[in-house]
Amino acid sequence: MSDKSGNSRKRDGSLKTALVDAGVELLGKRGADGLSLRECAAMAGVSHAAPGYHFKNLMGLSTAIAARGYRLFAEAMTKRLEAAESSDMDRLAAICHGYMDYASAHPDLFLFIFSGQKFNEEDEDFCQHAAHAYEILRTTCAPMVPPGTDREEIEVLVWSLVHGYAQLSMTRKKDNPKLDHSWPEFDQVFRHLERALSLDVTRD
Amino acid sequence: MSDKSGNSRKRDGSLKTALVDAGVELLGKRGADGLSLRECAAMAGVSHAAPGYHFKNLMGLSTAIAARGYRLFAEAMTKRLEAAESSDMDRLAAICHGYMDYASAHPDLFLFIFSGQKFNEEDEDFCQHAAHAYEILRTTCAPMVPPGTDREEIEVLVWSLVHGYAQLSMTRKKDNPKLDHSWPEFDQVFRHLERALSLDVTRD
DNA sequence: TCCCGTAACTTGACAGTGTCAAGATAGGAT
DNA sequence: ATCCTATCTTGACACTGTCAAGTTACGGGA
Repeated sequence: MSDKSGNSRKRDGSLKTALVDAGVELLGKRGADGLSLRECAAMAGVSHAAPGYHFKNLMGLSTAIAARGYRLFAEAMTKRLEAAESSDMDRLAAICHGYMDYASAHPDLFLFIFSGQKFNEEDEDFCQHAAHAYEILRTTCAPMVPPGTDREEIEVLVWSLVHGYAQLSMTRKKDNPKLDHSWPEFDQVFRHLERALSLDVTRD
Repeated sequence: MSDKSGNSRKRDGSLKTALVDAGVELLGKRGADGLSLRECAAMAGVSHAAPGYHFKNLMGLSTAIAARGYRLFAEAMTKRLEAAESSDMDRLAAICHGYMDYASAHPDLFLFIFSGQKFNEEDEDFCQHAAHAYEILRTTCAPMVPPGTDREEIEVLVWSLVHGYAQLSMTRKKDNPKLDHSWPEFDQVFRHLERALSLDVTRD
């Protein structure tokens, strides 16, 4: 598991991805605050200061991990989007399901990128992947925007609902049993939004 | 600022609250991952291991801070609720505004309690305050639940939307300027939910 | 083929952290 | 006045990120 795979020095930046691999693995094992440059280095079979060369500091590694998180995030939505090529509303539901797919397939990564932790906003990869994820949402929401209202209003409406649901679903498990309660499926919650939006587009 | 206020040993647990004060202050200064038992101890004017006596470990202090976060959270909603004693829908809007009040008045605390960080779920204070906050939401949502549908469905719908909006509003500031865009007010987003819920209660 | 410049690490050090064990002390009860 | 115990202190250890300086191996030019 996560072996060093040879002692040779790589000139192709493969250690960089190996360290991100280790970071993701560590994220799932120790949680979001269990990230450690030294432990990632050990997992990749390099010295303790090797990560400091590729990523300037811990935030650099965190940013690289978050960049991968956003990439997988966008891929999850795209996958569902390609499988559903019918109506606009179905496409909207598709990216929402992609959202949920991602949250349940990579819970640690999901919680990590939305944990409020500071990332390096100058990093190209990070910005590109994050912007791409939002671009998917934006283009899918576009047909649902009724004339006369700002598109941001609908984007934020949809994004808030699905993001809030995903976030709450993830953190709910760790809550006190005393405040536990039955949890509705996303589709049940989504149909309220669906009806509100359907009303919007038909009234013009 | 945060002085030791005397060298005497307290038998009333006042150091405990002083340490939480320091923790909240530190949270606003260094961010959610800048919490430090030793620095809180220094702020309160006690030795580095003093916090370890009152809170077993760092998670103990985090949990105490989160408990205060939930208390202020519930208070913010209650305050708005008391100011608006009219219709059920106005009361629902009131707790949403309380939610937003809290997020903008105590952004660090808000991000902290929903950061996915692990807290001590056995802690009484924490569970009590967290449960109380949710209880406010639950009772305010109750009149909006149409007959024949689970109340959790409406609770989660409302909670997801307002929580998602607040969370995204908070983290938006730190995003890349390239993906920046105009951000709608909460009321604009909320009116879609309002209309969906109004439809629900009137159709029976 | 040799060689050498530089990218890719390693080694070592330092300050800071959480956590535990053991000692000290103050303040209320007797 | 004495003791007892909750409350803190002191000291230690292993761990962390980060920097400076040394080392090594790869690739391209001779």
